Amino acid sequence: MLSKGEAAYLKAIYEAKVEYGKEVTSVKIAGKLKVKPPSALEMIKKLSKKGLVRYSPWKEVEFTKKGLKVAESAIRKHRILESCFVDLFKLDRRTACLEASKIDFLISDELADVICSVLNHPKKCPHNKCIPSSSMCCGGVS
Amino acid sequence: MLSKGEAAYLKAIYEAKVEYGKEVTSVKIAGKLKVKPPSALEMIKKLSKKGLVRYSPWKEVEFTKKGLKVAESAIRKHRILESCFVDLFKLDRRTACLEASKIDFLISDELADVICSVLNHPKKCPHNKCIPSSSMCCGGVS
DNA sequence: CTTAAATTTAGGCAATACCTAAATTTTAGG
DNA sequence: CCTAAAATTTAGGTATTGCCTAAATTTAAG
Repeated sequence: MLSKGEAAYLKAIYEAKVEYGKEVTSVKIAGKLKVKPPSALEMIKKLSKKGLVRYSPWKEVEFTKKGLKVAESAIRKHRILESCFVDLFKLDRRTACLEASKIDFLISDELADVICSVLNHPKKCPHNKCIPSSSMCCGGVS
Repeated sequence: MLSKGEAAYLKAIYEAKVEYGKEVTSVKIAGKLKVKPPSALEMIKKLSKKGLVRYSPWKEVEFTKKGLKVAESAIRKHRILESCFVDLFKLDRRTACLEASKIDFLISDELADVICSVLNHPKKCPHNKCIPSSSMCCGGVS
């Protein structure tokens, strides 16, 4: 299970790196998450020790295969929740994002999948970003 | 904002005391939450310092007016989420309870209220326990 | 090649929440 | 009533999470 911080960092790395293709360094992540560089570095080391990212001093941060999967799952949960809050509960996007951020790291993959099904397997979140798919929640076109 | 622990203790005290009318002592709460008595006592002191319960050694724990409201809100969030998970997402009651417990202390009163509205202001949770009402979410019969 | 900027290391702090062992208070038996 | 056992509280510790400042190190620019 990821802690709140671990999930936040994985999501930030994913967005910066995978979505925007930027070179990710501990300092950039620090900026994105509004913490000081040593705080970000500490977490990146922790993620590295857990086998989720590769890191060595003065180099870029990279996901491991496992880390990418975990990050995708974290992003997926966040965006599924956002979609749920906007589509089902009629929250505005900003509130939906805030509420989702508070809980996305705690819900199970299974819950994310059932919400996804109820929402008819949306491809995009309310911010029009892609929702990573789940192997357990195909939602393929029939 | 309540921590996970604070919310858990308030809910446990509420269920024991308000619902079942039992005398609540730190040791009984410890049993209910499966922690050792000193752990429960420490939290009860913390809640007392926050003005949510009244407590003195060898006496019963009692809610303050404010504490009762906060406990009701905590219970309400848990049961609304359970109802949501069962009614909307078709989880079984046990899973719904587990998932709800992971996040109920984090969601806002406002989110609980909008979910409550979507569910048509249920009076009971899936375990048939009463869902405390919210002053902001009347749901009165029209 | 030297100095300024960026990054990392070292060491600390605060909050959360649990525990064991020892002291204290209550309660029950004689 | 008084002692011994049981219940409860106090004292002091541990682990985790996640942030920070200040100092050292490495890189990069003039």
